[in-house]
Amino acid sequence: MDQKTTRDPAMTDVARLAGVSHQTVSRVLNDHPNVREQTRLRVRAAIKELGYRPNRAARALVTGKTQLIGVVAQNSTLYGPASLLSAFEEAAGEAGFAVSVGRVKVLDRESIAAAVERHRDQRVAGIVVIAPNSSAADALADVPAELPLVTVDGDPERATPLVTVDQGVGAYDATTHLLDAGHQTVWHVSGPTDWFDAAGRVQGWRRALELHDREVPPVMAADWSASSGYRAGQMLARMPEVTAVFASNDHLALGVLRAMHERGRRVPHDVSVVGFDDVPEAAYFIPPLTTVRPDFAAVARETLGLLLEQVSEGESARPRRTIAPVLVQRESVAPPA
Amino acid sequence: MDQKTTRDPAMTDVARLAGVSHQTVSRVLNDHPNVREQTRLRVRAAIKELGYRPNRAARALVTGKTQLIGVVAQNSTLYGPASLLSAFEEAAGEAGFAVSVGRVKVLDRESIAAAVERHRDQRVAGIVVIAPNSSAADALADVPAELPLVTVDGDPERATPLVTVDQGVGAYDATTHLLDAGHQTVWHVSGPTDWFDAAGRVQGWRRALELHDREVPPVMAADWSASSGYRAGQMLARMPEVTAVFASNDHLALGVLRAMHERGRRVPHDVSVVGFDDVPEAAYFIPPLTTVRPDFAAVARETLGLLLEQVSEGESARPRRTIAPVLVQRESVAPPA
DNA sequence: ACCGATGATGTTAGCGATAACACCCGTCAG
DNA sequence: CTGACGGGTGTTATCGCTAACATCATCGGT
Repeated sequence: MDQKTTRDPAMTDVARLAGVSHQTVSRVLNDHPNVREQTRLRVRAAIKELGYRPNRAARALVTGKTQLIGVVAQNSTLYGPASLLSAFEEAAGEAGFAVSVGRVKVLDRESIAAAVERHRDQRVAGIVVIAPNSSAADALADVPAELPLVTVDGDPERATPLVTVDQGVGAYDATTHLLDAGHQTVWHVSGPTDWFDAAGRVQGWRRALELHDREVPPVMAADWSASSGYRAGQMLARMPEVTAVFASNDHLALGVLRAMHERGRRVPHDVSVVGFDDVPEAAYFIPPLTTVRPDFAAVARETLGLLLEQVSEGESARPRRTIAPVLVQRESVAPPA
Repeated sequence: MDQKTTRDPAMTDVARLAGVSHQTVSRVLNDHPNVREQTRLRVRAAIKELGYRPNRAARALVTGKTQLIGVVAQNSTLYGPASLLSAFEEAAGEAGFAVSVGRVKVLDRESIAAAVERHRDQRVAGIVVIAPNSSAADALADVPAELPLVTVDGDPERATPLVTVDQGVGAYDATTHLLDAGHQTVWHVSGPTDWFDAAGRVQGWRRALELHDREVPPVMAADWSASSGYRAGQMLARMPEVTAVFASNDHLALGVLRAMHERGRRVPHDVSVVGFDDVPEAAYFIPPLTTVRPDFAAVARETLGLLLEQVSEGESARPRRTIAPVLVQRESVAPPA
């Protein structure tokens, strides 16, 4: 009578319709071998007819496991983290896992610990933490060892399973590309120094210069914003000896481009610039930006793989994966004047 | 003995330690009134001592409700949707809800229906669909009426509860701002025509021109990319009568800026440009971009509010909320030469 | 001093699945 | 012919919680 009150069909309803016990329905659902083919078909038909959908809460209650993965990420729209998250959600979805995202305003120990706790409340099967700076990495010490955990963009020195873009290689390639174009040396506008990504890029840049026996100019420290890139660019633009700049991300590069433009220094004629990230609009900067493209989808896949290994096997043998980025050449690099 | 096997404490463990029944523990947890203060404190102490955390699966099983909200969003890093999502996750987290994100590669009916089904499998309390174009909006017809649903950036003509930025007002303000600067008329580079956001902005732009009795130039249709903005810009740059352009988002505007630059048309001296979104780097375009800033956090809050109203009260009285954006003036607008 | 109302607590019965075990029935080796 | 074996199925217990009802003391009103 009352349509609203009729509850969703449960396993016993399917069993009754198919003329079997609910346990047999459960067996069909979980692909147990010992079910006669004919029975299996009958149960499948009943499931379909009733529009039955298994109750995950009930399953989770008895098995003690969920199909949920928790992700802790900063509440920012920085291109890198956002791309990573999006790619991870897609990968996890395809593998049949739901992803619960816990956003954190600042990457301090307390906030991250709280987000991790919320995920544990939900009894997630595992956790992914996008922990790009040291305070975030420190917070991971609080995570209990029995909870499967993978860190992305985290501390390379730490023992936790980690997936990350190979910042060093990307920065090395970018710098070498500028040297190959004929520049004496390359200046660097760095991201925040407590970010591992930024630190890795600084190292790759320095290694490239040292390997080619070039002078290593002082690092221009900035945050990730176009605004700070602009400020760094204003200083660089005033120094005539600066002919090549490697910026730690594309938005910093954008700020540098604007500073150069305002100062009348043409890019790439007077100064060459390389960025990092390959944001979609980088090809439409003035001029189109040569940059380094990380493969976020690959990072996401590896992250999921590493996590699922831990979920099923306990411990993983190779707890570290690095994804090499690719240099994308556009029009912001030229030989020095 | 075996530490690994010791299971998490359950309600009965807390009850035993506190010397009460498990039901009393449940009452304390759910803030039922009829519990003596002293008992309450004793239970709280026991909870803390054991590190007890309620099992959500068990609760969901008996109540038939979860504290999970499903979000369906496209797998893109477009600034608007990404900001919205991030803001929503934060708002929901603060309200004690977990957010499960289902990413969809393309916004067609089938993909969205599948994503909604996955969320229903999880027995989410409600669903938010970021449905910015008509195919996405069509897919919502498949969502069963009893499932609380809020659409964001969806079809204004449809009856589903909807929260959206007031595109019309934003576009109207942008256009009027250009007219007020002295321009005869304003050209428009539009986003994809099947997106409601884009359509709303076209309408606002047209309304402003008509209200001021100006000629309405043909719409330059594009997608959201800097690349397509560049192509549209190349055409506009060739027409000397074009002195003011309103682009449907900041990346389109970026493409327009580059096209103008290449053609030797100075912004804002020869041509004024206004964008939409206020992406963080817009202040560092060449020149800094005047644009329209939507309040994504407000959209997120309203969305959550509308959804929770439906969850608790069944139906909502005011199923439509619109958030007015704000014009941000920078340096890309000037009187015509 | 008795009664019903009220507050504080305990007891019992599920929610919907899986796990463990029991059972029935053929088949096949001895 | 019999008993061990194993495939196919059913029965029962259980996960951790909340809902509903039961119980018992306390208390104010007549």
